[in-house]
Amino acid sequence: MAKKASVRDVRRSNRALLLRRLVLAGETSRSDLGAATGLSAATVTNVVAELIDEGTVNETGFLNSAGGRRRVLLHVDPDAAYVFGSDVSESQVTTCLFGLTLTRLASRATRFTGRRIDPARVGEIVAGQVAELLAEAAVDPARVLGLGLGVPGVVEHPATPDAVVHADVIGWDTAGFGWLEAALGIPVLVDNGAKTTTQAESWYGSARGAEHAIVALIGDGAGAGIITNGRLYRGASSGAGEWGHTKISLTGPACRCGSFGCVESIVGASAVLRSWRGADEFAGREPLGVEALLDAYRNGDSAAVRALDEATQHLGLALANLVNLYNPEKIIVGGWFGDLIARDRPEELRAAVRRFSLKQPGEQAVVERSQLGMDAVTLGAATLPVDRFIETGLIPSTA
Amino acid sequence: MAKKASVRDVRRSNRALLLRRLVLAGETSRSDLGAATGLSAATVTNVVAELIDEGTVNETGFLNSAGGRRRVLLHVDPDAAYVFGSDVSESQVTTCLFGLTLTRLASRATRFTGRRIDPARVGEIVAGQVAELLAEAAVDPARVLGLGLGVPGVVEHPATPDAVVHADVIGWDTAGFGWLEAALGIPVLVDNGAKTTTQAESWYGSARGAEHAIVALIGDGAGAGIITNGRLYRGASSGAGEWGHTKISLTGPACRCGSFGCVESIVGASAVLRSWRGADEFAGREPLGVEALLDAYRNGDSAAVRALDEATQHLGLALANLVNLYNPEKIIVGGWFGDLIARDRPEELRAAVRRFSLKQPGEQAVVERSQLGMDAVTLGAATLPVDRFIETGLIPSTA
DNA sequence: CATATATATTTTGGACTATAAACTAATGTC
DNA sequence: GACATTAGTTTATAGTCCAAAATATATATG
Repeated sequence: MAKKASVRDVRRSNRALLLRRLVLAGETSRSDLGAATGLSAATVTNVVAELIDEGTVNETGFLNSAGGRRRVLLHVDPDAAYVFGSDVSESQVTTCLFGLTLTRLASRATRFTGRRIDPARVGEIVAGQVAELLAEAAVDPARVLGLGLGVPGVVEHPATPDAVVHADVIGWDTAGFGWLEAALGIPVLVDNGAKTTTQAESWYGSARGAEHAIVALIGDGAGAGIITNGRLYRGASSGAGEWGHTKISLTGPACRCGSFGCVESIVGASAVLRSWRGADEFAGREPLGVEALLDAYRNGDSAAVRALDEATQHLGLALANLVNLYNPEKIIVGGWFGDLIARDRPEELRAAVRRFSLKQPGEQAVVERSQLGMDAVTLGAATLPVDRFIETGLIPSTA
Repeated sequence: MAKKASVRDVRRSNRALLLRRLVLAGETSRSDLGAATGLSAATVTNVVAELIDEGTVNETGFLNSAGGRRRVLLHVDPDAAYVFGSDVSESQVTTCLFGLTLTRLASRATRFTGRRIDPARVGEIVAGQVAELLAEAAVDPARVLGLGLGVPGVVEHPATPDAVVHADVIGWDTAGFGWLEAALGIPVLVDNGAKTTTQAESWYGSARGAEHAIVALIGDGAGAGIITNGRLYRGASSGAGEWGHTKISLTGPACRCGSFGCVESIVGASAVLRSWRGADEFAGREPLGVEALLDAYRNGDSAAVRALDEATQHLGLALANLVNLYNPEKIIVGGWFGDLIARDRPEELRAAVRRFSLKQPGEQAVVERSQLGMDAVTLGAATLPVDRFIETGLIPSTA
């Protein structure tokens, strides 16, 4: 149901509209803001004055005029607030410190020795990294907006600090990070890593400006994020968009999620390698295996050609299901394995998507390569607290 | 992107909130409205006064009190406006006249002799039915909000009068109904039949009150509608939610859409009958065939048991994909064949959905039978103009 | 039956909003 | 230097919700 609205909501919404544009555009002027948002010049003046008073925005010079008063340059003060973004993967935890404009200021990575790391240990590592980065950058903790955490697995209610994380794949059942928030003294927002990457692509990557887009990430596994009406789609309790474990085969191979026929178990790198060699020859060193596969493919090895052709067709089919269900303007293909397919066989992939989707949505969907690299997870995670700041306007110290 | 907001939007949004509740609740009071929406008593008084002035709402008596001033009964005047809803199927066109409260006042149905009816002919039939119903009910055409049209196939931009309809299945390529709007002199809103049914289930059926729900309709074919944040999900250009033609098999049987492995071609009634008998024995009279199948099943016929078991599993898998992607609170299963499965084998279906979906979203999704019958298409179609009236507040004569 | 109590609704006054229109500021052109 | 042009600010106004006070109308109770 829609919620009741009041005049205050109007201001919050328009302030968010302007601040979002200020953050994303980097540098603008009041008249640009008015033209871009449709708000009257008076309102722009009013809201911008508020943002300048707060210290969020600065006037930093003038734009040359071609007849008429010069426009005053506005930009978000990168030191007005700071934010952390963490990428928790199966073998490594990376945390970066960003300014309010989401420029990366510093970074820390910690690799694991064994597998099956538990949530508490991850929390400790992140807390340590945050402390180190704070010291290194000499940042006032009171100016930190929060920490965004991109994790593998399904995350319920990422807006709440004590989000419940289900990640059977790496052995977490239901882990919460509320204690981490208490320990760090800053807000912690948790979300699925594919979703944070999607957020990054939506703010700064190939999905920029798209109202309806899909970001499909294929590595060893497969995940996706869905942008709907310009925003990340999360469903009833945020566990939406779990494309990697939708089924595209009634009989297919077993998946590590316990089921079978999942997209991940058919188009993921290890699955494709297995179908090429018929055995788990490259277990644990899939990137090497994929290099070998691509070499063989380029040399015309018939098994390699068949394996890659099939992988492309199956990926196209799995993406076509998303096209039929979400009718996106754009599909961004990424992840280390997905990126290779999108780079080396873009036309085959496009054709496969069109082939398996309905005519109308299929023709409307543009398939593109991801623009952001592996850093997208931390960047996207960092957008979570920034997004909340933009929407609610909570000043760090009062958050 | 979010749009700019102004104080007027606040009123429009709150007015819509109250009017929607008035339409759906049937009968309420000002204090109920305040409690339900969170709006202050003053605002409720204010907005309700406006609605009464307009003639949309009436005061119709009092509610007995148990100490304190009596509540004044409010309800939407069913004769304040009228609306038509049409169901265009492959063999029949049905149009009903409704009051503003969506009570069915009169109805007309026209069957086709041959197959492949063209859009122009459908428009003519609908126009004739509308004229007859107007005369029969002696309704002032100026008080008609519009006509909602539920059609098979993909509909682009159903909000615009000249929506483009793609319905390969019944031989329409791109048909528009803008001319019908001109001919009738009332707004025409077109949408896919599964989507209008979903809207009906959301307003008056099993999905009532659910913020995130899926309505899956399985007859001879299969279609679905998706409710997200309390509203029907339509994607970039409305062609979203085409579940019936998502693929769940890499090799599966050919589908009438030209592809293969589609949900529709695996769990649709004719597909199941074919898998039971191994041939198209019941083509054109599938309902009879399904009766025979159910009889055989109850008598323990092993082929029938296997066919129905498989159909239930496959339907569960196809629904599980939606569960993973949309994380709904509820799944409503309907359509004449889907309803039989949901009626006769509810537990098997629930188990199959859980089995093929991820743990967290799978446990949250409740599987239920549809409550509305075949009339849901016309009812849902009629909600389209009513919904627009609620949101925009356009009076019929000025629309 | 007078009074107290309870609930529903309306009236009043205040706090906020956006915006149109008038106004000020600063630049380039002729 | 007069004028046109563009940017931004100030002012006046209309519209919004809401808290609080006022009013209306019930039941309960001695």
